[in-house]
Amino acid sequence: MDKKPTIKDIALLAGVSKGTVDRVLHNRGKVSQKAFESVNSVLNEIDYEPNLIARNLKNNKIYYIIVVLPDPAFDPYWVPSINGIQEAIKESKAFNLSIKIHYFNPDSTESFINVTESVLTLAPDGILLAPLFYKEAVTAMQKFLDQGICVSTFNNQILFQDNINFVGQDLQQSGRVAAKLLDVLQSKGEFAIVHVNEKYENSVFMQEKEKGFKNYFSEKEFNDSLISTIQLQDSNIEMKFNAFINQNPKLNGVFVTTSKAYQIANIIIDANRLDISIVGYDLISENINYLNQGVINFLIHQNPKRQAYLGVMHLIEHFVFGKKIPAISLLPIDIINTENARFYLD
Amino acid sequence: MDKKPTIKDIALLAGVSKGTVDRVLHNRGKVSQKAFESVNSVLNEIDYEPNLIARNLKNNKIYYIIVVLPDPAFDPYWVPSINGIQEAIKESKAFNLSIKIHYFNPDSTESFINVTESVLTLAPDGILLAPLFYKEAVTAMQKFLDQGICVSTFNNQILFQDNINFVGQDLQQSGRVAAKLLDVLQSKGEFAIVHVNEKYENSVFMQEKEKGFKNYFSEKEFNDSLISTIQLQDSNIEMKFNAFINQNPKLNGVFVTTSKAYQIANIIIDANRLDISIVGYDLISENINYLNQGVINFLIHQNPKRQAYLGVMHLIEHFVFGKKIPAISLLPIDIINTENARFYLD
DNA sequence: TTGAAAGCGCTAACAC
DNA sequence: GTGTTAGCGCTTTCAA
Repeated sequence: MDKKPTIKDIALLAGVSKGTVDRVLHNRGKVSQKAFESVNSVLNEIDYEPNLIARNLKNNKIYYIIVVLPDPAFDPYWVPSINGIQEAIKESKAFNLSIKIHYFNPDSTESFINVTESVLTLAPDGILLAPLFYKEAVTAMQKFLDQGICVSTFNNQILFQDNINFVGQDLQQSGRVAAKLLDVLQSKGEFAIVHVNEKYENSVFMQEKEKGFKNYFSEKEFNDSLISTIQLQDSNIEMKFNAFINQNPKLNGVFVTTSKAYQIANIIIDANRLDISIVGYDLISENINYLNQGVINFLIHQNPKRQAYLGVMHLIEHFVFGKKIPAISLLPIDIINTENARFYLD
Repeated sequence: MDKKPTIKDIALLAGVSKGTVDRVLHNRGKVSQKAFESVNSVLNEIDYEPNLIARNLKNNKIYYIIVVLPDPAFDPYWVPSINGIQEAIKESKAFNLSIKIHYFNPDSTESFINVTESVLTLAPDGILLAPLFYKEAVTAMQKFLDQGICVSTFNNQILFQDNINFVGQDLQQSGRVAAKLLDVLQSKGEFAIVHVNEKYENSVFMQEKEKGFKNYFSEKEFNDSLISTIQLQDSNIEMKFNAFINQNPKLNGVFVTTSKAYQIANIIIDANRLDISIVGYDLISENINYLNQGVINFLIHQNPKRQAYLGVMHLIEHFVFGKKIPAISLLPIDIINTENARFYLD
């Protein structure tokens, strides 16, 4: 036989009807011992794979999926995420799906709460969430789960319950990647970890990166690096960081844990301290500019597009094909320099 | 309306039958002016997307796809490619597809010719080919095309005809990536480009990498690097490269254009010249070992798994859904160090 | 407990 | 030219 076996074939071989085969396959019961055995013996002989597509044909339920993420107007980092979602939508337009995006203001926990609350009232089948604020996200997710809504997360992991899926990066490891890069750039290092705009008080992800960065050096043989940590806000960034580099004339490496490496680059240029290497995050255009100018040495790509794409895709495949969503999908930590950047750009 | 419109809906709205709608949608002719206009006006009102899956349900033709690539027994580089193909097979088992892999010996053009000839006699619907040998690949591809077989290529690009699709990397650019990496590792550089086992006389891909590498430095401001090129064979590698580093005491960077960086690393360790940085290709275990030991500084990942995966997937989607195969899919040039390697491993 | 039949969206064969 | 019909693989309903 050249074609894949179908329930029709099985029914024929087992001497029962398609309906009975279906009942056996799905353990729906109401099958006589004899029929059950006869079907099973056929199933053991051949290797049957149900045609997921035909199964879905019948299913004319519309699945509602809502994606909740920061408004890119506040932070361009999220633009690729939206493209990823749109790509997923395009690829699965053959199915009966309604996928909508809801934005919140990444600077406001209130906005996050409002948006999640209003999404809750829409009672979708599934939600993909960028859980920026730890406490608020836990509260929201609990409510979603109580309503029987399937929740997936991306961007940053919330350790909360086993049944929450996550797509993103290992943040601690990405701190180690940054450390290794600065380590090869500056054999003898005096480094600073810079957190810019850590206004999300609940967030832990910058701390994770910091931890990985420090671990790398503390585990290193013959380690003689000096590492300091500095917190900056939009309002004081120039003044405070300028003061810092003046006080640390031997500083030769900076690890910026957010997308704001370009702001640091700016200050370093003005201070004429181009001897300082910078490793930062994210391929936003300001960063790419300074990367090309050689002020930023490496960027780490968090692949927000693929994160969002995979996040929705998992939900879609779960609803449409009944696939299990992987508990955790860790994306690679991409290292970017001037020469390979363009391949990662949207 | 909450559901996507179907031809049935269109037929209803246009006051014709499903058959007529189908004829209009596919320009099959035999439609009266009136019916044509009526259907088209409906189509303009709503946005109809055919359900590709339902379309395919009907199609019970089996598509035969053959993948032709080097036997991994000769070169472990190809192991991930095979996994990529297997993954594609697994994901599309719902369709009537027969996908088989045929191996050739990457050290023998004869073997390549034999395998492509025998594949030709099997008259598959599509072929995915790793065209290692330029001349022989052109000959084979011409024959495939003459027989109406759909040909896609991966790994290395053969500039031959417009209708040949390619999945892989921009090799010249990957040479530039390597150059940039050595450039930051050694501010003042005396570099060697090492081609190991360039026995594929027809192959151009090592030359491409070399070109990119050299271009990077020649375009660089204040360039004072010295670059030499050296060709090695398995038989003479140790002797010849040892002699080379002895003659070049100031050599401080090596770019290995194949997977054989570990062999160079070996020699460099024995010669006690750990001051020399190495950038090479591919995440095979020997290379990863030396990467972790700090002898190899960076590896460039060519993502053979994804190359093969996408190559077959394009063919599958072409046959099953009638999608157009993108002429060229350039994968990112991944930079690998000790800290991010594990995310790229199979 | 079981088989028969209808139907998901689309295509193709066949009458009229 | 055009409508009808059967059928792809599977699920679900209904009658037996």
